[in-house]
Amino acid sequence: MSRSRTTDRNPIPSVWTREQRRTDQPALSRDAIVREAIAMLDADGIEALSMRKLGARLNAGATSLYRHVATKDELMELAVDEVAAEIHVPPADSPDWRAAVTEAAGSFRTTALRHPWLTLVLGQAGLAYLGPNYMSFSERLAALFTAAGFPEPSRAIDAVFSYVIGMSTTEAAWLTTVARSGESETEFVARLLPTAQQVSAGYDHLAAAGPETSAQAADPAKLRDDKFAYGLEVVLDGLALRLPT
Amino acid sequence: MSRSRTTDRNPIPSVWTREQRRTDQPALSRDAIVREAIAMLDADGIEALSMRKLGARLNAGATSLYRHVATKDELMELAVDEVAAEIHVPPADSPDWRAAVTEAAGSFRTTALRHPWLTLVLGQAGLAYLGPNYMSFSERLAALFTAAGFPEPSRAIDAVFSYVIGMSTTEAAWLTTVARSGESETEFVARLLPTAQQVSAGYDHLAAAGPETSAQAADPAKLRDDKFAYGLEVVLDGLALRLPT
DNA sequence: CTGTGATGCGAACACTGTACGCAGAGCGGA
DNA sequence: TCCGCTCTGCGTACAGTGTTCGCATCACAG
Repeated sequence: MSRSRTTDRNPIPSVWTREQRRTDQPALSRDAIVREAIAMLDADGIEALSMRKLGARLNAGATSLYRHVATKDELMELAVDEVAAEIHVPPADSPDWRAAVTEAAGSFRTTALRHPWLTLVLGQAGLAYLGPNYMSFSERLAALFTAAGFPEPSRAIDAVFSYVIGMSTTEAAWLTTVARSGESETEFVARLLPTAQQVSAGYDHLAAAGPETSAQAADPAKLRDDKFAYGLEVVLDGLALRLPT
Repeated sequence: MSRSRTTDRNPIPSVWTREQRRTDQPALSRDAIVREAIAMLDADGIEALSMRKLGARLNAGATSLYRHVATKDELMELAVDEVAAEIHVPPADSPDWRAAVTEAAGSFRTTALRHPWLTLVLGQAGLAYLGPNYMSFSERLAALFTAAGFPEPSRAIDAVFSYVIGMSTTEAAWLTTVARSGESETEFVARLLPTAQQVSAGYDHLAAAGPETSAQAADPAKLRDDKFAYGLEVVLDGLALRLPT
């Protein structure tokens, strides 16, 4: 307190030495926080996101974030809703409802695979996702299925998207473990193949039914695409039977 | 060290005062640890399980557990496999494949709802669940679908169980938030209803398509049962079309 | 009686989410 | 020019986490 200003220990706190508020990252705002959180989640996975690390990336202290976000759970909720905006749902007056639903389902899947933490968070809270983007996603789905002529659109939506969520969750988990290995998916599959064959050797039907032949393992991404498309066709066929002629 | 034994400070460590190893909980074993972990997970949810609390419930220190289990993740893996034994899959020679698959799907669902943390853990790791019970579950599924005559049983299994997993995940998340409220599901729904109607009022098709009418909200558990059954029928219908006649 | 290997555990480390209270900045009014 | 007043950032602290390490204790083999 009585220390003379000029002999103060370095660094001297002063208006001139104090870092100017960065203009490219003008301030700590809720939007900036959510954006950076999504970037970290995408890059390093869900368990790598901590309030301290997030604060550091924004040139801020950890506790500063709590001025704009009540809690970490709320931050995750905001991140989910932000990402929900990426899901594309065709307009309700699309001529071909099957193509339109296929598009919406595929868009959900690619979004979930682009942000592999999405399904995890969705499975954790379930409710309370009443964010505007998620609501408008649901609304556009309802419009699409209603226009398609389903007498109970919400049941049809639940059927299709339970499938989509289940498949996307499984795929996202798989991609996460692949990413953790540091290898490409093809490399990882190749390294895993002998183990998989060995462990399933003791199970007759698994060995016979398994798709783990080396021929198919060459392009695992395409295999996943086909598998998703196949199941979706199954569900849509079943749904088509319930459409009033 | 040089302290005389009779004047040692209380409590005197002695063979006689030392607690006899409890016979009803004879020792710390891997099985006992997994069993107790499952009990805690079922009772208090996934975030309530910590190694220290688990140790305390077993009259043991937290770090003692690491003699029998390499890591907490491995413990969760063991818990998943233990619980996978509860899933019932009818024998492959069942006369009615639809009834058999419906039984297996329903058994998976009830197991997932009895242990609401199951879907969470499954979505987190995806791979690496090569435990004996989970493998035998998959094997019996493969046997069932093969016997039913599906040319690509693994694709059919993926289609059905992606749906089952997706629906179960959503339901488990819902039940978890209900449980956290301390109310019964019916009470919770009743309290939530005005909010749900208000928020969906701004969305035309959601308001029209939503099942949130007070009449149906009387028995939400039955509503969930019906919804699950409906979607499952849809998937099975679609699958039946692919069965060689 | 003497190792010897398995088992339990207290202390410690590097983290986590978050509550609290202080410091300073910007600003409207006297 | 100064006084409050609100808003924002942050250092400190607390209770809790998973896990490592080294020491003490035990049952049992030689």
